[in-house]
Amino acid sequence: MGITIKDIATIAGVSTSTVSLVMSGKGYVSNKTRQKVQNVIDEYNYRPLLAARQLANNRTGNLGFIISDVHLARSEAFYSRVLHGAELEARNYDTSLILSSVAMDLAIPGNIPRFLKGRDVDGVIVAGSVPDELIRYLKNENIPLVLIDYRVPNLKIDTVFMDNRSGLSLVINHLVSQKIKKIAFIGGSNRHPSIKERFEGYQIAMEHAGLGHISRDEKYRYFIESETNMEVGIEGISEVLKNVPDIEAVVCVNDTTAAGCIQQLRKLKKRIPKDIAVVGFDNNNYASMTHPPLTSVQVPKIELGVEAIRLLISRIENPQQIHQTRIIPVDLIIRESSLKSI
Amino acid sequence: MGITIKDIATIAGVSTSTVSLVMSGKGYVSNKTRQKVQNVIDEYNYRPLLAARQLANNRTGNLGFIISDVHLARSEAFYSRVLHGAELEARNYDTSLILSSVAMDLAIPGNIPRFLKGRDVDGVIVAGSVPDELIRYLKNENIPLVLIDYRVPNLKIDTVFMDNRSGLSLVINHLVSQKIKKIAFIGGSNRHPSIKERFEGYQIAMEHAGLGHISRDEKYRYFIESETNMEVGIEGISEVLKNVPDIEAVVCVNDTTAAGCIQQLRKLKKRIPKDIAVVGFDNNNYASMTHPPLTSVQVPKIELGVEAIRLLISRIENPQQIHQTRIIPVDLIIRESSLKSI
DNA sequence: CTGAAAGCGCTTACAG
DNA sequence: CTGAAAGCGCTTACAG
Repeated sequence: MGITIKDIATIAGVSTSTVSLVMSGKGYVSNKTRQKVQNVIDEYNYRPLLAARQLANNRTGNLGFIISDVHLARSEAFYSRVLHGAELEARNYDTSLILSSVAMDLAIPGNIPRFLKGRDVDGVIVAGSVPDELIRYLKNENIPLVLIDYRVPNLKIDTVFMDNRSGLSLVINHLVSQKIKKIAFIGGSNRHPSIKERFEGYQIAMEHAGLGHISRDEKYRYFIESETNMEVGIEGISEVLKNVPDIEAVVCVNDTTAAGCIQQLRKLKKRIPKDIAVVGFDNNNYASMTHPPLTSVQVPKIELGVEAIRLLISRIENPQQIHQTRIIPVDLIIRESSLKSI
Repeated sequence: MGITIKDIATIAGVSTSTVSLVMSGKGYVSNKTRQKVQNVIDEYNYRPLLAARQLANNRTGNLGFIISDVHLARSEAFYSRVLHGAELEARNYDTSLILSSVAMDLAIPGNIPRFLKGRDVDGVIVAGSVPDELIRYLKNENIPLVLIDYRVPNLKIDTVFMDNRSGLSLVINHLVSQKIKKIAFIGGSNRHPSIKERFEGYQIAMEHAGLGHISRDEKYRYFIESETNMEVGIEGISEVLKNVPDIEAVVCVNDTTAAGCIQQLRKLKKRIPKDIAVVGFDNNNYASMTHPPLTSVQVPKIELGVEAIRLLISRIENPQQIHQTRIIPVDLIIRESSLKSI
């Protein structure tokens, strides 16, 4: 079942070694022989069986893509775009992407993805937060590894991030340029590095604009230790309004939080942006569907995936290279929710 | 590098055959030997190399998941949830999911996914529409195949669908029960079977409710030959209003179209649902974020993926079984956009 | 109940 | 420049 290298060799009247050399382009094969063999390959549309090649090469040509099931189940299409980018780029390296979602409470090593148990991948990408224990396991097992939008303290691992700090700088500058000064920040769990960086970006930009230093326990800041969701936005804006009734703008750690915030502000009959401007982060699919449409920081999600694959491939090819962090630039997409002039 | 079955055999003082038999649970092995071997396996945490097993078994344990890049890039998280369901269920069969997106204009067989060229999967799931030529290719190559939410005329293939007709029946009944009678339908390309079925469901339900037969060119019906997107909703509702100014409700072929519809109605200062009720289909992530929140038919996306894997596995295990279509039931989620009583 | 041996379809030193 | 042979790490008739 299925044509093999042996068949091709027989038909072309050469040995399997020669066929193999022709396919790989390695070694010396006379032009004449090469042509002859190539013709047979083309005629029969022969493709080597990956399983056999994998065994002989001690290389699978597969890359694992691990994501927590919470992230994959999330309403935003954020990580599915990152995945898409990874898949597109994996193809450019003649590589396949094997997907596995993991539970946040998975047993290690009992419940690790099948492709790890069976050593069926050459490297692994982890998108977003997963149990730190899993990352430590991967690191220990010496599996080439790239993290996207996540980090484990004290562990040197190749990582791809979006430029969170610059994103917040763009946001604050945009607001300040409209003479807005009282700017709140609504955030989520500080455990996640991007959320932390976004708050830091906010702090830095506020200071830079001469609006003083906003500490973590400042009343302008609402911060909750949970997954970011609409509720965080709803509670956050309520809390902030209680403390600072004349707040002029609120920056949310991401679009989901901002959507909750907008919903709550509408309920409170606040006008957006006239009374309060709202800004999100991620520029997710529904940013343009909120009412009013949401100003947000555009994160190039495809690029995050693409860059992660590139970094992973280079790590596989050069295991000794120094660990690096690649930062993907972001843009501010200005929509109605933050344009006071409207 | 990596512990092999030979190592285990040597350590346990048996042959590799015996180790293999213990692992697979096939054949007879004395309890004593089995224990002895199992202990060594556990102690060394030995896992067989998948590539070797694949070669020996002529079975890869991989399943391919193919989706068009347009679908994967789409704003809704629809197919990424289907994918998630497939991944979860694949695991239950000790199987890995290899993902590949394909362009709608891909060259066949030149540009087919790597896992097809290398015969690296035991079967394939195709989610949503892809080039019909690709499906014919898969069928010709005799690769076990399951389609989700798609169909090719005159081709017998296992398929998983959501219950589109019942969905529309739920919608129409819900509207009719509120004494709404003038109900328009806004749709997309008839090429897609689900869209076709939804319109048919609408026709049937309208007739059933005594509201007459609505033909394809009826003024109540706006139908456009393109991908469904917000523009279809925007243009659709404008067109319908031109023809039937006193329209009471509009049923959209999916939530994206409905979102466009809502946006346009707001622009026209129509009150939703007071002047016009709006209903979508899919119950996508942003259905609850539109203003007002959108009534929609909930499609169990995870289940679509789960059921597709089950069907595929049973096809792989029993290649001769009759081709079947499995229909996943749907629910109506009633929100503000269609509740006249509010 | 267990082991020796062949085979799965490739690749790659090695000889010539 | 090309071929014979060994090897990758498994599984599975087959013998005993």
